[in-house]
Amino acid sequence: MQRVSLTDQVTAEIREEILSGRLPPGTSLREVMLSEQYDVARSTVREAVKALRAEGLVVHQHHRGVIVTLHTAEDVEDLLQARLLVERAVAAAGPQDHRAGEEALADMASAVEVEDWRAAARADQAFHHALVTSLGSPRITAFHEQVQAEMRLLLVTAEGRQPEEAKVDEHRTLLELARAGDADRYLAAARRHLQRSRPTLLDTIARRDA
Amino acid sequence: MQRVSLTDQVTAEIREEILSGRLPPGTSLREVMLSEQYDVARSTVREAVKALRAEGLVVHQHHRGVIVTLHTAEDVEDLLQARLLVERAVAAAGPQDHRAGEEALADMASAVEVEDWRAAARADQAFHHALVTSLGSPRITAFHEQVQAEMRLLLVTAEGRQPEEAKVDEHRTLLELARAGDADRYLAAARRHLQRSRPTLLDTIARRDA
DNA sequence: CGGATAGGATTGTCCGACAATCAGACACTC
DNA sequence: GAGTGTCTGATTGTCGGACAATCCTATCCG
Repeated sequence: MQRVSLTDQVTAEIREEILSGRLPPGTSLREVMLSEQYDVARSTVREAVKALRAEGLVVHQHHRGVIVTLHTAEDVEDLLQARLLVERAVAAAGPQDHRAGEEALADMASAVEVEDWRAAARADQAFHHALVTSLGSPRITAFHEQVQAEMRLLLVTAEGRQPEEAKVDEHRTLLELARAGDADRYLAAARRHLQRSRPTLLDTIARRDA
Repeated sequence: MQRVSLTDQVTAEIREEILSGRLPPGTSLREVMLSEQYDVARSTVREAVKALRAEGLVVHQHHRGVIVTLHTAEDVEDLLQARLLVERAVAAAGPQDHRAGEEALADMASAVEVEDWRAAARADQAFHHALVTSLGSPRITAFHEQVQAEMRLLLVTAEGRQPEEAKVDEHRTLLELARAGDADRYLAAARRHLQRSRPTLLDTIARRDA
């Protein structure tokens, strides 16, 4: 009862490898290597990798293969702008039912409690994902997921030190403003939220280049 | 000095076939047929088609192949919402240099003059593309392009009758408001602009389903 | 030391093969 | 006649191998 194609499975596995940090940015993905590792044909790997290319997780150069994307400072600015774009829509959406957001927030709080930063980061993304999903637009959701994935890839190198505690409060504020449908203040808070994450993102790049 | 891969060329050709209407929505793209038509191997076609899947121009079903996407009324709503999302960003961007937008507007006017509706539609898209590009965000631009492509696919079936004349004025208004950096009024005008295109989009779907 | 060059590694594309799966035709039952 | 099961042909999914094009690296030569 295998409902998904092998290619899609391999795509998911490689994506997971990348986003978990086992294949850090800059790693070159050689086709034969992957095909042996997952025990599939090279053509299957090629198709799988092509999907990741569309997601921005790997970059491709003719006759040189693909490497896990090495994001630049410009990419960070672009990603932040894209995130802001989506937040603007969330702000404009008016009051909504944000139960999923609440749950994510609770998860985040308890993860911080036990200092599980990885789980906290996951809850962080789940939180924003929930707010965006409540817009009910598949395409916007997909776009946001893609941006989130790229950011996750960026942060995966800088594991460990995370002042995630402060973020819990920020998120609670966001949630309350969203629930109240206070567009202006929500947007302002979201903007601050993004601004605050910028140094961390830029820092990981600087650190990596050294 | 062939700088682009065969696969990418084929991708572009098929995309063009779809967006020009020669492969209308619902057409099933069989791999052998395409590989003979373009005189390439089946594997090359597969990779090419996979890229179009990521763009939303074709949908894929396991063991049933791909067909040119048949958009639904929900898709229309989603696309409009996505467009609005981008327009919000354009509105918030403040005054910009919109030379490319002006050119597109001029092209559009002269196309309407000689009643070349196809060229007018192209200029229409070029106009919006110019405004979005001025944001300087590659990811937002790419997102917008994708949405535009899907809309173009939607409209390609309903060729001919186009009250594009009225749109020239609308676009001129948009351009002036954008140049002035009048966020609120720009957004309102853009919203009206999108609302006005909705019936046409929905109509093509209704007409096609009959 | 710098530049040409040769070798090996990797990708891009092609081909042919076969199992898995699907759509439609057909026969069968009630 | 409606519904159901089965068969068959067509198409996709995956495989493995093949070869040219291209890139990278290290060696050699001036």
